[in-house]
Amino acid sequence: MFYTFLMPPRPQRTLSQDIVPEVVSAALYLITEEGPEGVTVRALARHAGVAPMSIYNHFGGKNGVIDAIIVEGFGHLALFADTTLEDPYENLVAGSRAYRDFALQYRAHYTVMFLHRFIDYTPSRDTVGAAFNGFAILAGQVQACLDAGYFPQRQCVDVAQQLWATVHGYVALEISEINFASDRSAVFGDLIEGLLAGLDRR
Amino acid sequence: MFYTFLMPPRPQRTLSQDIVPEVVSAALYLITEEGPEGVTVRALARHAGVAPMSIYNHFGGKNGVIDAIIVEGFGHLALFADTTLEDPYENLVAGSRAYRDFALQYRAHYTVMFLHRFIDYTPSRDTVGAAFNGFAILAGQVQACLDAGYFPQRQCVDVAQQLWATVHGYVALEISEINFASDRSAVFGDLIEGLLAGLDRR
DNA sequence: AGAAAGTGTAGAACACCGTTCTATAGTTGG
DNA sequence: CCAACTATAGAACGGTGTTCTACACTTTCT
Repeated sequence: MFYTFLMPPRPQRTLSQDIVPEVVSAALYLITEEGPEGVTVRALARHAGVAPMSIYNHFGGKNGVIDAIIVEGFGHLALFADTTLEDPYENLVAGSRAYRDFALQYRAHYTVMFLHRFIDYTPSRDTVGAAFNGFAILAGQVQACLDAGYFPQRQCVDVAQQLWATVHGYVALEISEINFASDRSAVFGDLIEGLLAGLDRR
Repeated sequence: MFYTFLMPPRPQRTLSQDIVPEVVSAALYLITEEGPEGVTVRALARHAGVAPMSIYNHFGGKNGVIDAIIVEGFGHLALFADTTLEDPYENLVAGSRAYRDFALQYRAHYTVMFLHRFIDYTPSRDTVGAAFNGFAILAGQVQACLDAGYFPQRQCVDVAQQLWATVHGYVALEISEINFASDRSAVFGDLIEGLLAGLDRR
């Protein structure tokens, strides 16, 4: 009764505005430590210090947490990969390196975005929009190259698909620890420059 | 008592030698129809017409079924990708196309092998051996190119990793229905030829 | 032919999962 | 200070992988 002002400031139940970031943070922790299958509603609630019901009140269920992570991931990816170098060709190389940097730095996000399929998960409208925005950034960088005369006789969407597939494939195997390259970063750079040079041959 | 010889030949319980192929077949069906998460011990037993306990008696559990599919998949992949054209460069192109053909034709196998991680699954000794054998085939084809003077200044393992990453990335996005290319097969061929030409530039 | 050994089956049980529902208790705004 | 809101605890439902037990069918040996 007397020393109430010395009590910890945290109330007996989590504040509403703290629940969403706490749960997302817990999800990323669980993915990193136990893999995507470690993300369960009960484990999320336990690690976030909230009640399981909060997952449903604030996210509409487990898949809502997945959606939040994917949208957040595409936000980070856009910040990384939307490079603005003058030379469009060098910009494409820089963007590819930035994509890999994002994937390695935000492995949990990248896993949820591209490497793991959760049960009964179907992306929300926001998630689809964020994904299309990401592909649009890549397509814009490729189009700038086409406008500058690179990649003759090729369509923008095809080159974008080829580059994305290559970068994703390398990163996917790297994150899955299936990589035997002598120098992972150098071999990646060599791969991108080799691919772009090959697609630009005339 | 009298017409016993007219009874259906199938005994009341599944013959031992039929259980393994029946269960593997049921697993591939479930992956194709319902995705990897549709593979449950009870569903496997139901579709294979066996008792759930048979999964444990013959495979040691659900992960044993996964192992069997992966080993079978690497066997098929070896048959596809171990091409033997005279020109080592053209052989690498043919092998890459065969890899994609395998992935598209055996989507369930490919999904289990490279696209989905099952809970608590760790590959058996046989599975690891089959995987290394697969990478060895690719490395051998690359080495033949190096011996013939292709890909100067490059290491065999690096080129193999680059080519595998590219092929896997394209196929992974294609199977995941994330492919915007105008002509999927042609764009894939163009990708491989472009990459190899780029890695071979001097 | 008949008994013994081997093995596939059925079913219950355990702890876990996502999800829904209820009643309670803490927080906040009028 | 009371009413509206909302986070919480807990039970409940049908699923999951896995283990165990009792039983019935096959096969094999004598």
